[in-house]
Amino acid sequence: MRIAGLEEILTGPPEEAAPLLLGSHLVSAVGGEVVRMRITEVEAYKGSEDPASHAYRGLTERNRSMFERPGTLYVYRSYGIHHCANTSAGPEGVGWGILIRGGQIIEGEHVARRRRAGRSDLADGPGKVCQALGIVGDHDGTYLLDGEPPLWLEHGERPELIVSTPRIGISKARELPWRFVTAISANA
DNA sequence: AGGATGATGGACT
DNA sequence: GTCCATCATCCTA
Repeated sequence: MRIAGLEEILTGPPEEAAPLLLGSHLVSAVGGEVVRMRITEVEAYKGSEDPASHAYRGLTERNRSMFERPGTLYVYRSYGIHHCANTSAGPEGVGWGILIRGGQIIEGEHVARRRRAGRSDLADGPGKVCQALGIVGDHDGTYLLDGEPPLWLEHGERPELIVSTPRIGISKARELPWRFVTAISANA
């Protein structure tokens, strides 16, 4: 059976695309240092239909990247301190996106660890993901499906077990089970 | 192991 | 002025 490509997956609605993104690799070559992360935790945000989405009230300068072609990176500053990364989803012109909340570093761990100030929790949170991969505001708008630096997505092995839960850290639309998680292989 | 809190920038009422 | 799609640290047990 044929495995759908990332572009095909990301063109769909985010609550369907998000779980299919689990197991894929987000690769960074920021600063010439390669860090590869297997995505293990994501959340769907569905634009004008979703009060918790940054795109709920339509296109703005900040959320522009979510309206661009699927696979465009949307980076925003969170609480004035951290950065968080999404990939846009759905057809161009629609403000849907998928927040990359967590992953497992499978290449370039020493680089990630240095960026994380020597800590061992490298990428178990959206702000930590950006720190580990060196993602900053300048990367907003990067197209992730061309396999080119500084950042790109690659197909990975689809996980066997996926759990969905309510989204984390939001105050609106808490009932929607649009957070999707899969286990990371046992290690500390 | 879990709850509270400060840091800090930008979007929005 | 208020509200965050967060993280690290500092408590209380």
